[in-house]
Amino acid sequence: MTDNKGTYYITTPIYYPSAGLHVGHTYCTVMADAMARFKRLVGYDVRFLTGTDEHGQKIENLAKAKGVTPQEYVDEIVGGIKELWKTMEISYDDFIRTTEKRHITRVQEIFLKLYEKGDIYKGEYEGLYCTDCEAFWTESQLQDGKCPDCGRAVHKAKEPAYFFKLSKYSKSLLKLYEKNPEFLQPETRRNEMKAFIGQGLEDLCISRSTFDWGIPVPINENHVIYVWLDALSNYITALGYPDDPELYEKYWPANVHLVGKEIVRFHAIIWPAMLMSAELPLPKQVLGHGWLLLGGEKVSKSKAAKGKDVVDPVVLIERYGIDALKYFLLREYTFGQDGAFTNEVMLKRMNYDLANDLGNLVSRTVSMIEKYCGGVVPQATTEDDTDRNLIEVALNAAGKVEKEMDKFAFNMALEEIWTLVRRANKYIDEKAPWVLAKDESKKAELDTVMKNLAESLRIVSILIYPFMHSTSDEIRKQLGLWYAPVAWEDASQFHIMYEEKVKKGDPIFPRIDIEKELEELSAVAEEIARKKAAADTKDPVEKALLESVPLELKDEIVYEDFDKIDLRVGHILKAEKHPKADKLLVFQVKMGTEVRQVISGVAEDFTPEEMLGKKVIVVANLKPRQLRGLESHGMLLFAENGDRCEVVTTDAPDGEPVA
RNA sequence: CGCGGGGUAGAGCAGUUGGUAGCUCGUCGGGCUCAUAACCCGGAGGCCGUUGGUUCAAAUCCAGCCCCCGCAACCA
Repeated sequence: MTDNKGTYYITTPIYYPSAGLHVGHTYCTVMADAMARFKRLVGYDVRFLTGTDEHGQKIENLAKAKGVTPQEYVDEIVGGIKELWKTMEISYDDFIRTTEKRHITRVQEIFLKLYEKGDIYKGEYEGLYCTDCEAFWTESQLQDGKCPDCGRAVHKAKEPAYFFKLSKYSKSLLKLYEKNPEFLQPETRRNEMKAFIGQGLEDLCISRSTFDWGIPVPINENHVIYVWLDALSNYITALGYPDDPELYEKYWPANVHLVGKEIVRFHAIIWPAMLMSAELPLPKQVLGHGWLLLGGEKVSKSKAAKGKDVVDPVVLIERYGIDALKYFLLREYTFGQDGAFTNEVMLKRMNYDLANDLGNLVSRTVSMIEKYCGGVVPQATTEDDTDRNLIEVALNAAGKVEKEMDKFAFNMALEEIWTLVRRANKYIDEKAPWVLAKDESKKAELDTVMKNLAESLRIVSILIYPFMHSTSDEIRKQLGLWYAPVAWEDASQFHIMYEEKVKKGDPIFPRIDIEKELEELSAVAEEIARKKAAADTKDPVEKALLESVPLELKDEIVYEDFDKIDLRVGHILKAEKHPKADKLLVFQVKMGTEVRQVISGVAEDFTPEEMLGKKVIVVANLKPRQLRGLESHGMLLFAENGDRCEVVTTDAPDGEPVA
């Protein structure tokens, strides 16, 4: 770790655990994680907070539908979310749940603080109410004017509620944006907020009495605190405010609240207003990122033909690894803007940048050092313009990455790193080491080339560390640098390696067969969609159909094949054990006019007595066959039932054909 | 006239203190053989949505128009 540059407090939104998370959710957390890791690496004392927002009517209803308590319901989903963050190697320092005691008591204190300030008053909330769901909806939430949950009609209703005097802070907020344009980025969001405030802020309803799943209002047990006062407070309750202020005093105000563009409003208007009311410092910055557009959006026919996209991060991680997914999310999209997510665009990124450029560079470099230098990083004793150019690009990279990271331009930061990767690939071509290797007198130059490549990759391994630490470790392992901790300032030094033993490993990013992979992903997506539909439907037949998995069968036959088999109804006149076999029973079967001998291997499942008189179905035109000395003229049909057999039987008259 | 964003090469995007239009992929041609059929070089392909204005000079500034998208008080 480098010298301490101060504290850095970064947060993600707290997620609402009403369902599993998809790639879009992970996008935000991956960005926060990369920034947290970057800041740690360059020497900040970082605190990275994420969590879950677990109260509200919706959770209460979902839990009821599932027949569990709200707490049980959220416990399960939050468990899954934490598991996901573990899989994604999210390096959060704290995970706050709004149902935790530490949060609940502190939110109540904050409520009281605003109340004492005179910013909370009792009024009446009027909204569109669905009696069956016991829920208020906003105009925009309705579907065809009906309740989005049950589809029934809604009506205007009123209930007593507490309000926060948001309107009081309109001017202070506008002044905040004016004086500190960096408070809210990107600019387009700021303009949106200014305009929004310009339309006139209404006071914010902060309590409800129509449901119970929430934090009780401390001055009135009939009400629970409603959404934002509860949720937004997490950023300081997690730091112990107000009763255990050690962390709070160290890390507050937050450097960055990273949020999706749809909740910028709450973070840039309600949250600062709350803090102003409580007379607490404001966060330094709210950043609104864009969305990944999943499916739906204007899918062109060519894309549709390629099949559906998989958006379950766990599936993607299983197939490509967490580093590839993180790289893709951070490299492909411009912060603040929406971007289309498709499997094709993802796989291309992974192949072109990771497999072809970086992976191949590592591979060819390590191979050549093994081949030309006995696997030991040599010293550089020569230097020409080409060498100097490579070194310059390598040494400038760290500064450029820092500059882009300051702007949260993850895509540009990675682009800067790849400028070095591409430069190194080009360097190999320019230097053509395989030519140098053929000329004994060029040995010094060859060594220089290998050394410069090793150093360049060493620098790359440092630069990518915040984004892909496992890949960084693997590269360093192959370069023989396993012993050296990753230190950011080493990215600004060129000649520091000395006689490391390199070791070629498996490709760090295997090349993907995109066509084939798209087809497989498409199949996976359909499978997921079917399972989801099956879980959602209540019709048992439809559920069965959706869950139906094709049987593994023998080769298909045509009707004519089947028609060759003559099945007949018969009944057993006589049954006895085969004298020379333990497993065989010998039957005399009457089929209409004919009686014949049929032998079956069911002595372990039936006694002769059990079989006597049974109606059976006989494969009547089967070629006769000797079984332990006795001739069998046909076969009886049995069905397997686990280890046992069941007789296939019928009530139809003897001798009749079966088809 | 609710607010906001956007229209740049076949696709996806970058590009505002105005000055020869750039990147990735695709495409065409060439090079190399160390490497994961990867890597490197070159070519073709754009009246920068449209109309008008400011200017010596406009993708960039201003105005009008057309088209797409987001938001509108619990979707990251």
